Amino acid sequence: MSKVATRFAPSPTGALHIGGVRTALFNWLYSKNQKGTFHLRIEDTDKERSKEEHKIQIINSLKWMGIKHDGEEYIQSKMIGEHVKIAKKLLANGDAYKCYCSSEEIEEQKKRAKQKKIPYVYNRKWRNISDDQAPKDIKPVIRFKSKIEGTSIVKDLVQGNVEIENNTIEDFVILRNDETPTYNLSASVDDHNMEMTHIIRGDDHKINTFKQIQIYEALGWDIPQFAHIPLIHTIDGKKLSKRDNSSTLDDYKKIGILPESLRNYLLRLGWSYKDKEIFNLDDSIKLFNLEGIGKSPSKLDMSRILSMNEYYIKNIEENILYKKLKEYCEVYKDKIIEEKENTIKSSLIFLKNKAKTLEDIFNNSKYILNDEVTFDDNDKKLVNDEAKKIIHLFKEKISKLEVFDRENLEQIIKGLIELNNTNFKGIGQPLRIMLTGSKFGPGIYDIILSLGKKEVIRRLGNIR
RNA sequence: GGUCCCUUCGUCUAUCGGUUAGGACACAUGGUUUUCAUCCAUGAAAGAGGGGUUCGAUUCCCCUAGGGACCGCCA
Repeated sequence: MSKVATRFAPSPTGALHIGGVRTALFNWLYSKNQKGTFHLRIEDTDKERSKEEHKIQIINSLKWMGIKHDGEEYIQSKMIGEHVKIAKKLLANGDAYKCYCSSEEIEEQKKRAKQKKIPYVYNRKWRNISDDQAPKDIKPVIRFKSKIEGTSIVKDLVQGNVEIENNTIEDFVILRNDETPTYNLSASVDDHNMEMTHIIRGDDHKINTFKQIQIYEALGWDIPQFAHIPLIHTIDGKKLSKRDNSSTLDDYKKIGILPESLRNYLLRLGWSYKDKEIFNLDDSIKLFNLEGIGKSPSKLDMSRILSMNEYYIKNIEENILYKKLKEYCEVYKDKIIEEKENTIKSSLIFLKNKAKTLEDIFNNSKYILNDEVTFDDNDKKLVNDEAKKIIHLFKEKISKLEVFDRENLEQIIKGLIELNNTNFKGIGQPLRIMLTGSKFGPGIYDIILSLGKKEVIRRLGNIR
């Protein structure tokens, strides 16, 4: 048995969405699990719609997810010559034929079929007409001579045996009248040339498999194994499309989702291993298999992505988390200035505990990042005269502090609570508002300590 | 319309003929707490429907219903 080789073959006609990313992930994981190789093929033969920007987006998306392909990117458009050659060979061998129907004629047939509500299948008109009867003014397409009788079975590694009546597969076009190959031909030839052993792809390609296998058979090639994974649906059960919100990786990146959480989430979407939920990279590679893939489509659930992200934010090493936060802020928010770096870094331990995303951490850090506190009018009202008096006392007490630590602060606050016959909220809330401009936020001691004595006194100076 | 596929808590799923149908997210309640959270505990929540096969079906088979994919000289 030859070494496992898988591939991901997107077409750069649009941004790669999360469903495609999952397909890539499954292919990559499977190949790594089997100690094989994983390849990237860019199917850019649709010149009209293929865009360089999409290709870049696809490559960057995979890179961000940590999905690395072995070898060079395989650019399909460079191989068109090969595809044409094979089409000609199929023609010469009698496995394909020239069809002289005009596109108008085909359109007409389709329209009629639709009106009569009968299924349209190309009528194989030119399958048995010899070439010398061909009209001179029409450039032919080449169609594959598809099986007419009997049934075909694909042993799908996910779907099981899939059986179909051969006559429902039409004589599909393999070479257009402009001499360019079509998808099923190109994909088959490339997969063969790239020596793919396993084709793991979306369910939407299932019917194509029957066409592609016939090409393999006609050429006497080894047929790879197929695994068709169910598609991802939106939360309301519809097919995920490029127009959907939150469908490209960038949609997740910009709210501060970590690639490892998305990877873990995507892995568990339509695949499972016992009751295990958290899979680090090593686990993923070690445990991934095709048997664990379910047969039914699954829905995208944002709250699960968020919760997975929360887990990774809390469990990832802080240095790494800081690095990620820094990069994130630089791209999507404001750059963290150098003099704030250490404060943020050392505050991460409590900042991250209130966060589901990097964006949350950024928001929680705002009181450190911005020296000027901005107040909400309603919040400001909470700092009444009584509170001002206490804050003033607090300020005086801490200015005299020699050791500015939690223990001493606790003593001071405890004392003030007693002295003023109030509770913790009576002093904690106005303090928090004065220092951060918000009623919510990290613990008050964390805020005070992270800001430092000088800055706390400065901010409390705003009191009037 | 034709072909193919799918169907367990709201969601992702476990179960490979015998379970009080398990876990996770979300949700609810309670506790801890210094606000918001975290954390901990508890709770509610599922085999689409109908037939078979079997001593016994969520599990195997059939039908119905619902959902999805494909039906391009796109990929």
